[in-house]
Amino acid sequence: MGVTKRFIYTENINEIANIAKVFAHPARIAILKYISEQEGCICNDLVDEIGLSQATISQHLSVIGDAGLLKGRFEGKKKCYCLNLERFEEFQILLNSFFNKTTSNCC
Amino acid sequence: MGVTKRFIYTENINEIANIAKVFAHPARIAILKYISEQEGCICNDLVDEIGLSQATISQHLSVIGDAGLLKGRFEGKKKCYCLNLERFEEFQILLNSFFNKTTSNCC
DNA sequence: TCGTAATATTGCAATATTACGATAATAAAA
DNA sequence: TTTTATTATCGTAATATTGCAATATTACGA
Repeated sequence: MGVTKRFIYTENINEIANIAKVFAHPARIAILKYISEQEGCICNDLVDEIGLSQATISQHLSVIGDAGLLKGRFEGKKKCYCLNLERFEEFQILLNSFFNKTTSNCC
Repeated sequence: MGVTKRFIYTENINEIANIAKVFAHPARIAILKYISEQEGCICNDLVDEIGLSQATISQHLSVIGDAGLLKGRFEGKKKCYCLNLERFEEFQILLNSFFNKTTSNCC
């Protein structure tokens, strides 16, 4: 019990859910927002900016990254991140394709 | 430990996270998709359609409803649901306003 | 090489989510 | 009223998530 039954859904549905999970935590939205405002950033800034421990921020960054929403590269010791806008748009298009069909209401 | 520190984020950020949480489970996306295709539906249909127990479907419906994404009313014994498109668009606009600023990339 | 700065990983405690059987509540039909 | 159909709620087991301290890893500079 208690396990999400992914196998009963289509691939598209599972993918939307996976990306949405990234946005389902305020820390990750705050991180994305900050990065989007900087065009490039440094992870340690995020610790100061957001107010969670370095371990927690790093963990959130990897969740965001695993979903494909970040591009990042090392510049020496530091890691520079930016949004993967293509992936972000993909998500928006997927969402739209699901729910922008209905225009009329029943209630 | 283990509790999301909502108080360190802005209201907007917490709201996006709350709505995104609805989409963060494939069952809820499947439910929304099905409802959007029917323009109105009946909860028991969802049990057959999706393949989860009635209790679980009902629980998911209340999560979606609490986030304001559903309109529903009783028609006799049955409950008729439809999407609250206004709320859905609100979510999309919120998302866009956060991330559609950055056009250039750093990586 | 050694020390330091930056990031990642591990392990764990606290909490949240998911799923379902059992049961309650409600409204129509018999 | 009793039965039946439909939805909601409760209790609980299994699993997932969140957050952090401690530790590991990586890359640079002295």
